[in-house]
Amino acid sequence: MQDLLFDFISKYISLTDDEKNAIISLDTFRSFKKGTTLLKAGQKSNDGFFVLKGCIRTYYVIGGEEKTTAFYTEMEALTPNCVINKAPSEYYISCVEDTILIISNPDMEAEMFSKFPKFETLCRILAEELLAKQQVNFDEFKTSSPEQRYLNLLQKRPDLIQRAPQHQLASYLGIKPQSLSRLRARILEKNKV
Amino acid sequence: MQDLLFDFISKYISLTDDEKNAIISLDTFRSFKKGTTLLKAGQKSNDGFFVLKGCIRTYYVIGGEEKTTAFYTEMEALTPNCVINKAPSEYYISCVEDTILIISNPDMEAEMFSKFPKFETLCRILAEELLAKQQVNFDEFKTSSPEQRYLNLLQKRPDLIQRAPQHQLASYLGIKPQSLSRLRARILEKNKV
DNA sequence: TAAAAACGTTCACTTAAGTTAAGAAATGAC
DNA sequence: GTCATTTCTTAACTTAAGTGAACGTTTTTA
Repeated sequence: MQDLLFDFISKYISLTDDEKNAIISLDTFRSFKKGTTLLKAGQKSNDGFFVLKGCIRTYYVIGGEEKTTAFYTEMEALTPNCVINKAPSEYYISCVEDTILIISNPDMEAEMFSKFPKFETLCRILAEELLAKQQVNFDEFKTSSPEQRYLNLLQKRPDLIQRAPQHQLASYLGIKPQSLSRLRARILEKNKV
Repeated sequence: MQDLLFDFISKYISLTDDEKNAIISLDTFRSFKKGTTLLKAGQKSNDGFFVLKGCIRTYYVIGGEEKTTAFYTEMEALTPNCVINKAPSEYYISCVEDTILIISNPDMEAEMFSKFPKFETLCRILAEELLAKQQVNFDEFKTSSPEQRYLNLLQKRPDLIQRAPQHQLASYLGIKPQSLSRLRARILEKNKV
């Protein structure tokens, strides 16, 4: 399990055995059952999440309805808004599948950064990279129709369509579950002819 | 002009006079006329932009049409995707108004980071904060209708509606210019009754 | 394992965005 | 200042998403 993490990190910086041991000794690998809620809207928390295995999602409850807006799978990190701005969370976080996470917090990070400045560089690079990726993602969302967004998802994250239920995917695509059903039927119809 | 920058930075970290001078001596303050193109799609560049005064936008050209997806105004930073992933840019960047920018590049940053590690901390914090903000932004976009998005923009960035032309705002809201016109007329009609 | 809840699909209807086109208004170039 | 271009608005029509409801299926859970 840890090897997955170190393979991932090695794409960005190289770690000494000392540094690897420092990470392991933090002892923050945790397992959760599918459906577990990691954070509720309105709560404050300092926990950041890094997905080693499985899938978690963020969702809002608006007018009594769940609106899933993001999924995080293997080697993806989520630092909840409430950790950054020290305000109550606007959204829920829960496990789509049985999931293994690394859970971090700012104090822990600060200690690691001062002991191994390299980690701060890693975090900076990861944050910058994510920011750029996410901007392009958002751009694609804005400039395409629901149907194009679905086809795009099918290309880019085909696993998600298997792993997450339709109604969660629908709000992730910015539409209603019924519209996703219809849209898929429409695509099948087109390909048939 | 520099005071604006230092006031902004002081919200995150405190700088010594030495550090402030180091920034000034980088001598990267640049002025541009409205309409100036800073980066073209397909080009490679290492320039990052920080807006001191004015407004810049990113836009794609899709099927011959400009699709504006983001605006950056005072104290906002844009590191183009192509700087991060060393690939040709997917979008254009140009000035919506006469604009004063700080232009950075990775080599310059690396030098500053090694001389003053504090700057890397600043950049990490800024990137993390932006990432969290942007996620919430995207979430709001996904969970609301074009009309709600327009009303939301009116609340959160009223200046943008004055500063940018309608057709750029339209694609920023994920709709066509005609739809934005209609939607605004609809809102006026509602408030009249 | 049986009942209840949640989920996915389909349908008919409503609403709003996309499209095409035309004309008025604003802006920029000369 | 005038002409040309771009921008904004309006309108009629098309297309697709939202809505409310029904129904079969799957998943929970008691």
